[in-house]
Amino acid sequence: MWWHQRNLCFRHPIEDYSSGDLEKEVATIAETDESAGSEGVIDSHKRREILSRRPSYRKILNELSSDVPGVPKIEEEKSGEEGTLPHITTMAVPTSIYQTSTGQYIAIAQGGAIQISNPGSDGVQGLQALTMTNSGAPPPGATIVQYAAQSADGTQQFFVPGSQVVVQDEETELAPSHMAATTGDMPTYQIRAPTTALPQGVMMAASPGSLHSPQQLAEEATRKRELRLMKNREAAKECRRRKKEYVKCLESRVAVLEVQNKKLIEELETLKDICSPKTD
DNA sequence: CACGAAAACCGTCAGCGGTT
DNA sequence: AACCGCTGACGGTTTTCGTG
Repeated sequence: MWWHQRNLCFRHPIEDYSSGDLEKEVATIAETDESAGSEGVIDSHKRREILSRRPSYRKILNELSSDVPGVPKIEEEKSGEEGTLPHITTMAVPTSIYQTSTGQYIAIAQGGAIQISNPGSDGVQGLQALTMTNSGAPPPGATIVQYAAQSADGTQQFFVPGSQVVVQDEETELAPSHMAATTGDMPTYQIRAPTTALPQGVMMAASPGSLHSPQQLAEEATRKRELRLMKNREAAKECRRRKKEYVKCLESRVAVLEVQNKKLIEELETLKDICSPKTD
């Protein structure tokens, strides 16, 4: 049922409301209803073919957005692996570039300088300061990485070279993310050599060396799986976000159509009165 | 306030279509 | 064929809300 409606919506983008072309819109709606009614005629194979072509929410919403002014479009994702990192153009040649779970890019220059850039922001504004300390409390071999989390949830995951992992400190990890955001507490991360079991969401960067032993192969398989799960996790989040946006868009359209329907009914009644005056 | 139901959210898996 | 992204389905967890 859901896909049925979705496909209808996709195949029959309703015209621009701002044009005020009500006749066109009503015709479109009528056409939609008609096609819905004739669906029973389609043989099962064809129907399955149609229903299986599931346009993404981004496509659907962009269709709607192009018709309805004021509805923001979902930007087309640039293929992240295209190699050109946005907003990192004038820095020293980095030795490593990593991407966080929230899409930010972290570049570690040869001098140890670290830059974070947001793909969604413009130019230098996307860069965030990041401080590193190696002295004091941290356990041997650990590097404290602190930065001001920009995202609301404040959770970040890093890729770090040299078979190291980034682990969020327990204090900030356990505290509710919104508290950290509102109190200004900076989440603290440690770069460590991986222990036996990786915490959820923490990935180990693959060293580009060759993998020989069964243990290494198993680790590689595990790493690939973790990477796939992480990507799918993010994809699921994004998919749900689009779906919610899509549903909101539909709801707003329902509200608009109800108002217009009401106006049309009133207009029809007025015309009826004009065309058939009382004979009394 | 305690409790249970409902709603919302999340991670994972499976399957599909598109791309290389 | 392998890989990848998208999304429905499922089950678990968390949050919200109504009731006693």
